[in-house]
Amino acid sequence: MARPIEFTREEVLDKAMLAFWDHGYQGTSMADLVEATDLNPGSIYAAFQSKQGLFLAVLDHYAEQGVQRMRRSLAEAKSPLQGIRQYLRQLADDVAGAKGRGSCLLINTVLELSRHNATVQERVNQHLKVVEDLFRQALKDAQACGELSPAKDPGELSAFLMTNIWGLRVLAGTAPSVSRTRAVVKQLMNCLLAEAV
Amino acid sequence: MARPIEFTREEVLDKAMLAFWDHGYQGTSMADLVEATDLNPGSIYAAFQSKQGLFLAVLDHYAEQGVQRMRRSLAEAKSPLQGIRQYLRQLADDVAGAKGRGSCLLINTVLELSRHNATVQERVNQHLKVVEDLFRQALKDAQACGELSPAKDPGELSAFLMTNIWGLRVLAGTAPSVSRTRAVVKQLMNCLLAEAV
DNA sequence: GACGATATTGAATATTCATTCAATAATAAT
DNA sequence: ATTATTATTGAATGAATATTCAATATCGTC
Repeated sequence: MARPIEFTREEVLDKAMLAFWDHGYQGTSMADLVEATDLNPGSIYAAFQSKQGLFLAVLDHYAEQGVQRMRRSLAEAKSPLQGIRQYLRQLADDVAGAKGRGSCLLINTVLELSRHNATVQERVNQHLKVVEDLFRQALKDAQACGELSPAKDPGELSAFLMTNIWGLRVLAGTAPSVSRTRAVVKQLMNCLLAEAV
Repeated sequence: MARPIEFTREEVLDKAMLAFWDHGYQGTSMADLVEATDLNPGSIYAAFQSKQGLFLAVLDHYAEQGVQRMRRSLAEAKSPLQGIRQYLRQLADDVAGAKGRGSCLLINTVLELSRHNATVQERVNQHLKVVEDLFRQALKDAQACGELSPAKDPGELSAFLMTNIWGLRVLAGTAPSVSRTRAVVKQLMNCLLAEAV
């Protein structure tokens, strides 16, 4: 009955994601997006309403991918704490290996425009909360199977983990060494296991 | 012999700093800077060559202020570790109290444009290194006076501290509670004191 | 008070920006 | 074939962008 859409939403989101990831929201012009996606302005506006609309869709797409990777890491590991360690190790290597993409789109977004754009802020916080909840659940599981001291507070520890992940992502922007990122993870895991003082 | 300059460099840098801090490099237009500084475009260009030139001067100004505050915290405290604790406490409250300014200009800059601007990246890294060196020295002092276990590695711990500070700054962008930021600091200080596992 | 030297002014410049829209194209149903 | 419906095209729009520059102002010195 009507002309069919010629692109797949997923592919377009992937391409736009890389553009936004590299140059930020404000640093990515509509012309950049046109080039990255191989769509014309009109098509982009028809599909996503606006530059911000596309960006929000990209944020969702990005977060979805990240959460899937995380669930996989946690599921594959032999124990909850091993899962967290494995996830952090992978993150540490990503951050250090960073051919300019060790940073995180969500975090870039928090610092670039969360403060002045409630819509974006809410969306980002929502995605970050999912990750934190996964950590907290893993920590509770770790306590349940005796891997983590019951004296520890899973809520505090998951907040601490999030803080460190964000810090590592910032670190990525300073082009760090593997030894440095690994050292951070080592200290962090040590915290999870150490006795409280 | 010539017409004297009518503004004080420091005041202009302060005003421009707030503008860049709030809206980022790309988000701050020359028109914004003209309004913020009460200078005309010509005067800004005469004094700072370009928008980037002004930004670099602002980065130096910002870093200088931050380092001074940090030195003061460390000097006023009764012991090196107390100094670090006090600095972190203050940071935690800043971050939580954040009327939109709990973030850090240097970190915002790392994520916004460090990757694509070598000049800016080098400058920022240079400033961040000063802070890290102050931490490392304080940790060494702590070891010297028996406050910190000699088994600990000051280099690794200072890197860990930096990561957490960056994470806290990101946290500021999500409008966090004091209890949350305090919890992070608590965990972090615990790490410094805990026995290695 | 004229002059050399530098600062300030603010309109002008040429880009670049996000967005729109009329024209055209592709499909399914009639 | 014709039609109804929606997608694509890509030039056009007006606003915002960083930067420049000729005109003007202000100082110390002669």
